Amino acid sequence: MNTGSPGMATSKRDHLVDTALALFKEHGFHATGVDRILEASGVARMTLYNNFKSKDELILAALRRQDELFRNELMRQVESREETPLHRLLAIFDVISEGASRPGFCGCTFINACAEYSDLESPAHALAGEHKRLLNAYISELARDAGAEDPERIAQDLSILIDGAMVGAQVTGDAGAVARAKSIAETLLEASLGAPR
Amino acid sequence: MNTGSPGMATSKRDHLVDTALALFKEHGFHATGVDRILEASGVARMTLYNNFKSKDELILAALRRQDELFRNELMRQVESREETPLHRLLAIFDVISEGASRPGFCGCTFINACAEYSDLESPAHALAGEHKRLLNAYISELARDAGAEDPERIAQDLSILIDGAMVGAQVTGDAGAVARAKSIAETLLEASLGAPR
DNA sequence: CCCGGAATAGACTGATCGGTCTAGCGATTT
DNA sequence: AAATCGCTAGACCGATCAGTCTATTCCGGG
Repeated sequence: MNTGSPGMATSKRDHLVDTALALFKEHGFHATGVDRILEASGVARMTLYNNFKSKDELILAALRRQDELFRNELMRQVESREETPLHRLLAIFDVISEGASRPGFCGCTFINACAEYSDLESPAHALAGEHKRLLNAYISELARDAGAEDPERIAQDLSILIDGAMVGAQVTGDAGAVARAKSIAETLLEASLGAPR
Repeated sequence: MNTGSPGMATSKRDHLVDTALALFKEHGFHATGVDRILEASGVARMTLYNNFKSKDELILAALRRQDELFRNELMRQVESREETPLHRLLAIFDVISEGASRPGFCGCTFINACAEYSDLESPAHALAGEHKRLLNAYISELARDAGAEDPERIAQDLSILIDGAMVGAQVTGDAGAVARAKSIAETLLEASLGAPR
């Protein structure tokens, strides 16, 4: 029986999602076979198919987990580091830079998902769009709190910088692009809000 | 016998690369089977394996073709549209915007390749790095001709914007991000070189 | 203590994967 | 006319794919 707290999924299910997410990140979605996930998780085949209708459903669950993990951790870090909305906008790049510097960084999981599922209607691609939209909303909120005239425009601009930074770090294996992106963001915010401090 | 002009590869080989490239762009590398390429190209199985040692080699050939096509077309368009280096830097975004607006646009093929081949040592990933490096060199050259103090920094900044723009267009299916990226580029170039025109 | 649900190992399916091999066709060259 | 070449169709290989089924074991609650 499920002994977890109310609303908490079975431990086996969580473990499956975590393992699958790690493998999907490193090797991609098509290249990661069900057998590999089972071997890495040490879970029986039927346990997977009792918890998920198909591999595709497991992929979606893994993407939802990644969205939750990434956004939660980003907001937590950003808010613990800086107090003012303006500095928090810039702190986003510091958090991402540290993530991109960690060994095993494989770029943005959602960008990678769109690479493998190009169809805009594909559930995986749609989920990636939703993730970017939610991240954009967070940035927009910070920009609004910072007194920006057009927080939506700021959010879109910073989103472009973030995506470009993650791709730059992924392709070169060096997080230097994230630092450059932050510098550009400083220029943009300065132009919109006046010099920070 | 090969009746083409000197240095020209067999027509069948070219056709194979073109077909494979189109399929890789749309469906990805792992998801595109050899059978699909053969069916789409109407070429016999052994013709593929007489021209390429393996599917991996065909993938590399397709990526090399894409690098050649993309950079050649970009430079051709940019140079036919604008005369001054500064305006040419900005024209890059117009050309990319048009590409991203075309139906069937699936993002940057090299970013997508890095998504499927995360290992930095992987030939496909390395080729993507080389492509970005060559594009960066072109931008740097334009920036130098435009009289930039630090053309390398400009090139890296514009590269981040380009990558971010392509990802934005890919995820949302809307080329609006490319226009925003151009606007950011204008701001950056203005700050480095003074107002254009 | 015993029952029921969850998890297990592992055989099994049909399809597809990348890649090899063979036999023959058609045109070109000598 | 014979030999050579690129190309063809299609059988075939072992491996792997996602997914199903069965039979067994484990464990917590009544």
